[in-house]
Amino acid sequence: MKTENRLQQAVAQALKQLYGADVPADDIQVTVTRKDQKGDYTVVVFPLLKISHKKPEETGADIGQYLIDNVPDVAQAEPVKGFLNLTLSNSFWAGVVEAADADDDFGYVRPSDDSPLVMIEYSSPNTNKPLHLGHVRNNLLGYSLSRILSVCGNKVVKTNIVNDRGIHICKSMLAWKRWGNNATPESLNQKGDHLVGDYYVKFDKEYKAQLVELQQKGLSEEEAEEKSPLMQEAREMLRKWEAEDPEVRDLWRKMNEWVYAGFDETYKALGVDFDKIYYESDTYKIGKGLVLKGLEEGKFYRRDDGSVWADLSADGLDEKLLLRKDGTSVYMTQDIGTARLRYDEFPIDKMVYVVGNEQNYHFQVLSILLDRLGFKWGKSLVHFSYGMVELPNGRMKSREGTVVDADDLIASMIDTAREMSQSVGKLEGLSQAEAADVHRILGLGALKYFLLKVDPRKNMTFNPAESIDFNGNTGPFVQYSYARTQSVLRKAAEAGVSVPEHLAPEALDTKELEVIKQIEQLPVVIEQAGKEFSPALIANYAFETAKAFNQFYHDCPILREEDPKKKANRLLLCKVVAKVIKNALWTLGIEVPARM
RNA sequence: GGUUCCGUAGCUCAGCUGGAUAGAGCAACAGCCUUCUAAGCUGUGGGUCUUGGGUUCGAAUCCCAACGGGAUCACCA
Repeated sequence: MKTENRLQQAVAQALKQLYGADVPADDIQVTVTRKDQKGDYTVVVFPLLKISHKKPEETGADIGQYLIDNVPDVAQAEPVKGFLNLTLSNSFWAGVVEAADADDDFGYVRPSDDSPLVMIEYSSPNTNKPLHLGHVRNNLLGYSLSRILSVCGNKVVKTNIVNDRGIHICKSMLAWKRWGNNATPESLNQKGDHLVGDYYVKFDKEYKAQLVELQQKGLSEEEAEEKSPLMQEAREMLRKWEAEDPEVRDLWRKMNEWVYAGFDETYKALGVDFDKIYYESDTYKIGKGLVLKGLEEGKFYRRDDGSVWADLSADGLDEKLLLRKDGTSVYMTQDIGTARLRYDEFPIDKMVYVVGNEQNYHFQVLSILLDRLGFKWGKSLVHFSYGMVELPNGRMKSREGTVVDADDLIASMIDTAREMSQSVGKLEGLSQAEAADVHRILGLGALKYFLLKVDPRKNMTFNPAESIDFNGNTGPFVQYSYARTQSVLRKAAEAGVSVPEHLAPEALDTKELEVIKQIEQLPVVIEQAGKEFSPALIANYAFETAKAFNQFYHDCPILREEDPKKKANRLLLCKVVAKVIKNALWTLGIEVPARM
């Protein structure tokens, strides 16, 4: 049990013994003591004055004495104003370290057979353009969340719904047919997603030019959009696609394959993966049946023009279109269909959608609709909503050409890591392949940490210059701390010094205790991160731990320590800190280098 | 206009289930490498927590209002 909870219970007992009051243990406020105060844990006694009918200090002293007498781990208790600062015994702290050392899964709660099943949808790209910075944030958040939930006692299924149909794909296809000259990824030596994306841009450019031309001839903007031959041709292509025209379908399949090959490379580079991929072309028709069934059951209604709507005014929302007057599906209908398909395949207890905050309204509606249609998890679905990624010079927009391409970004992060690493020159002696792997780990660590450390809800500024600064609150700083632990352990092994299994409590002093207190928090932080869906919480914890270790490293010699007990203690601490950093970063999808 | 998210140091952000003197990093300045990785460590300066009310022993945190910013309110996805 967590230390905090144990102390809560002990205080509850104290209140019963001392004042005859029954207070639920959960209501007792116990927190980690502030850094500037003496003590490890603090009981807030202000709320207890009503029970004790005594002054704050006296109440604190009463409870403190009780805890010292009855809880072996409590060594000291010092009331300060309305706070009771508790100091725990060294042997207690030694136990914390030994328990962490003995457990490779320290901090984790692995799922069991009866754990709830969480499905988490993320990435969800369109097949008409390569992944960009916004997708990177999505992918990293989604993947990290899946890992966090999986070590908080959940079975997790990662899923991706690929938007592989619609007018936008037709635009790329049309442009390729017109101006492509049978180019292939091989012939151009280009990633397939970039190739297809280029033709999408090409279409847009030609289309815009056409609009200008038509408007000069006196058409209004809307008329021009309607009359544009290019757009008409694209729409015709979509109609053919829907009618399963073999030629259009063949081209569609071919170009999508190029895109998927490209995406796979990007996903691999980012280190993310999926358990199950759905394609909208497979699911978009399923929702229609569900909506029609709902219509029969009176859950939805049909308008005079034949379109089908849901009335959500009872839930404080508007009316929402579900089927167009020509009977075709809209986005919402497809999401309902996808939900059906998934639910048939997996016994989902909870569904998490990692999608940008521009779709908050959509998911509010989806939740209500799924609930109406009888999905168990509909009401409690989680839209893990995240804000936009901006650039220092303003919002990123693909049509303004300031979009940051995911592949370029990854490559430049790794390049920068290499340059910085080479200028420091610590990797001499490693083979080229080994060094390259370290550069990859560092470059991606920098990127991932930078994007994960901030509250997902907030719009954030991606500052390329700052992200590649390896100082401060960054991934490489945390990784550096890990590399230092490995260096110490390596040197110890070379010198034939073994890491002990037990700590000597009597040889612990404040410096060691600070590090141990940090170690103790890992399970607490991970549990909290699982509850709040917050990778940022773990990132910031990892940074705090790294900082604590660096300070310790600086102040206290480990291998050069003369006192054998202290030396042994510190060596074991070093080993456990390494595990803590590694386990924390793992939940963020960040790797650790043995040296850097 | 309706709904919703955000507003904390010059910059980027923690802290938000109410608790002690509001914290980091960057940037600036001053120190520390014959010693386990200086990609580090130490110190200094920097704040009416957007504003105004309310709730109470206590508010950056909860409630209300205003101001400022983002998103959304499509027979797009």
